[in-house]
Amino acid sequence: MNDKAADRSMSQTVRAQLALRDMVLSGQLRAGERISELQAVDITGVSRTPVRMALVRLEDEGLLQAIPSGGFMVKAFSERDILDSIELRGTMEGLAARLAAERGASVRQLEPLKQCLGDIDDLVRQDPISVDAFSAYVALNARFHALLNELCGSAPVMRQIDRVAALPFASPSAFVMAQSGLPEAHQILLIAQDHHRAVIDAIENREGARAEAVMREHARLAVRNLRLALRSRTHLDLLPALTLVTQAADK
Amino acid sequence: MNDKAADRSMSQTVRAQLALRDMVLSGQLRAGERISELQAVDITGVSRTPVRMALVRLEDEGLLQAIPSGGFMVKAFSERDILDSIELRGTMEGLAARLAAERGASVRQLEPLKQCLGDIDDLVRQDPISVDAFSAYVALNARFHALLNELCGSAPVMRQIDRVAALPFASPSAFVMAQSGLPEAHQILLIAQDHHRAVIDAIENREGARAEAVMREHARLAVRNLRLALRSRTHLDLLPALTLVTQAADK
DNA sequence: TTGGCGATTGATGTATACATAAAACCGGTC
DNA sequence: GACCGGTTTTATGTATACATCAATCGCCAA
Repeated sequence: MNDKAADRSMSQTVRAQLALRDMVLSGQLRAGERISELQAVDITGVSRTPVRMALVRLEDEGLLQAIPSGGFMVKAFSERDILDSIELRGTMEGLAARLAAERGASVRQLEPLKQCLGDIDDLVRQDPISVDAFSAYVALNARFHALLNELCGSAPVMRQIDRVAALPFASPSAFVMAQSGLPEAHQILLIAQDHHRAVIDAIENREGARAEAVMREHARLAVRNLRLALRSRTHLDLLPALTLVTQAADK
Repeated sequence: MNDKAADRSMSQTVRAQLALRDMVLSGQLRAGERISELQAVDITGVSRTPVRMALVRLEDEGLLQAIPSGGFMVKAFSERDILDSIELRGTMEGLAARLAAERGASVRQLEPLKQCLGDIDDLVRQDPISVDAFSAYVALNARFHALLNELCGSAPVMRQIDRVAALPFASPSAFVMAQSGLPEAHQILLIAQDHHRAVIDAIENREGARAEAVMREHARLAVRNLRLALRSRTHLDLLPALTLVTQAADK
């Protein structure tokens, strides 16, 4: 897709990683399918060494699964795997928020977070929210979560959060776009933003348990988004990595 | 150390990984120190390709840190990083336990866990606990935690738990051996075992919140173990990866 | 002495040839 | 027709040569 400027400046490894990831997420490589290195070479146009590196990285991300005898296959996810991954993210973001609250956050640290909060407010205030506004929300939401996670000041915690959120359906705003056309969409965004406000309030007041609970419930909005999008069956193409979901999870 | 049988059957990549990991954990490679691929080739005796693979894997484990311009260095941990990693494990084991409780565990699933519980009981019952018994406890404890985590039935959750527990000081029984000689040791083991009993009871009765809370507190015993071992300064050599801990965490 | 700039060194990134092991295939036999 | 053994194929594992980029060192000038 975006091969123009990218192909020139990036390393072969990254290029291969992006190309393969795209093919996995778009379903061109199906769940359970084996990806041989040679095949990946054909796809990406780079040699085996960076291809191999890219495959290892993608296994790390959670998109591929190592085959015991060697090589990789596209990982298959059950519907519950997705829900569990969301719950996992909520749990870890909850931990980060609790730590931030317990340890205290300075005004200086909270300032950019409140700024971001205000920016999102401006977005969700408009009554019919445009598609562009949904896109902008996704970006601002990602920023808000990143800033929030930083607040705990713990590198190990942040690292783990990043690792679960690397899964395409576990990221903070994974299913926002998919339900953007639905009537419930605006209301859900308002609720999500209220969670944002609540967690900052909790952190300011050093209410660890509350901060944690808010973030857990916040993540569960993603579950609601997913269910809505699946039921209405509109914009199913906007759902990330749907092709990776199999009926029977064959691990 | 165990180069005899190992060197023959394993792949070069695994061999390099083990050798480098040993050198990091034993402090022969110090925190913050860069490990060049050529240097690693000299150390391990294998060529650059498997060395490179091993370095990537070790970064994954969390022992190494990628340098933006390329290459790797030994990661430095602050004391709080260690405490946070333990809290992280507790939080995720808590999640697993809660899910197990909420979803219910069959008698068939609980049976091996209770068997393991009984085995540990037999160990901690003896009054002066021998050093061998401490070693046996470490093994049984690892098994108990593994079985417990399986109970949630969620591959993503189990995967993440394994990833945090891969850190040498975040594993379930990281600091058990280090405090084995102290007078408080026996008592702590009894408490830990009571946690084990409590979490199974909670899961059987579908008490999700209780199961979660127990596992969180259970992990904090590791913090106590660590503090005890540090204060008494006996068996400091049994503390894993102490050389990776720096006064000022320079990330 | 210090600051900047160019050459040299040494690092990683990449491609590819070779070694080896797994898997597929095919023929024969029971 | 199904199973078993050997052969062929195809996969990954490994080593190494080459390309490229960053960093360092040393020299020169201000």
